[in-house]
Amino acid sequence: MPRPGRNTYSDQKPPYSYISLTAMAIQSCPEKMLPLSEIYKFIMDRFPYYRENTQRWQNSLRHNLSFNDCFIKIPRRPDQPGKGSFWALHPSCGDMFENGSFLRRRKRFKVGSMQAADPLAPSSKPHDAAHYLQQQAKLRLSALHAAAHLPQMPGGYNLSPVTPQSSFKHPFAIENIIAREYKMPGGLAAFSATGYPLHNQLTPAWPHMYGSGMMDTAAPISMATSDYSAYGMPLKSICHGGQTLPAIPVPIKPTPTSMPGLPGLPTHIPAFLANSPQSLSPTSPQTATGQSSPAAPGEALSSSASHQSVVAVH
DNA sequence: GTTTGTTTAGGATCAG
DNA sequence: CTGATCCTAAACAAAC
Repeated sequence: MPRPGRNTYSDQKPPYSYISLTAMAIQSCPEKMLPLSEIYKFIMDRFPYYRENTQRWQNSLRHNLSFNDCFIKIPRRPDQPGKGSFWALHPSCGDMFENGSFLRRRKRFKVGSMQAADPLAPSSKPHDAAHYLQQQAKLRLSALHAAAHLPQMPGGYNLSPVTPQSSFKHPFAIENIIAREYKMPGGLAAFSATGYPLHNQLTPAWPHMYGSGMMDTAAPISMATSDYSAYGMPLKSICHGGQTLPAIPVPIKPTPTSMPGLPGLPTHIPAFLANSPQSLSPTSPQTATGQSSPAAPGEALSSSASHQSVVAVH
């Protein structure tokens, strides 16, 4: 089994599970939702290993998408023709990350289980979650536009009191993982809006990107390209060459109290958005988490909702 | 016909 | 050892 610790995964299987990879892809996208094909692209772009045997892993990945509750399907809008739906992470699966690390799953995610105390409705209803995400996406879009026009809000036009509180930036955290590849040459890709949602949680959540000042790797928003997919997303920037992606993954962790009524503006997001580009490939011989399991690397998303096992609750 | 999505099934590995 | 988690394969149905 491939273990982290090599220079790259060019020829080895990445230590991430499909769930992790999928989560990375989804979170790398500002809209926080991607169609299947984009998820494939993301993975193939980043991990050469997956440029082969596509039939095999893609089948597994699809299986994971539909089998795990942490992934929710968001229907395409009528005006957004295309195949398949968008896939997003369940709003409640965020806290299943272990410090945001994609190398290790903290706990499985099952709708309806855990977070019993979480008012978060979606947890009990996939539809709600999907709806919520759509709303969020829309808001993101709006926020993005606003940000685009208001490049630098002094104090931060933050809609939410988000602060880079994330003291801990796990090297395997999605932010890092993705950030590493997406060092935008010239800026944050902006994304259009062709219809689909954009930042909402993000904008406010990424003060360092949109206005708080610390955008080192990320530059000001700029319409990167004109390659928008049919979904209204900049394919190029998002899933290609990974050169123009803004991609700052944000653990979709709506905090237990932020969604009840689809407030649209999650209050805080564990902004452990690191800028440190580094870890797509775990370089240390040891799995960052100190884990040694040769093949247990990747799971960070706690999602894999249980397998066939009858998961508790439900 | 191809892609997407759902299900079922079996094997392997890891943690408790 | 057992249960949880992951991976892979495969059959099917539905949508494009």
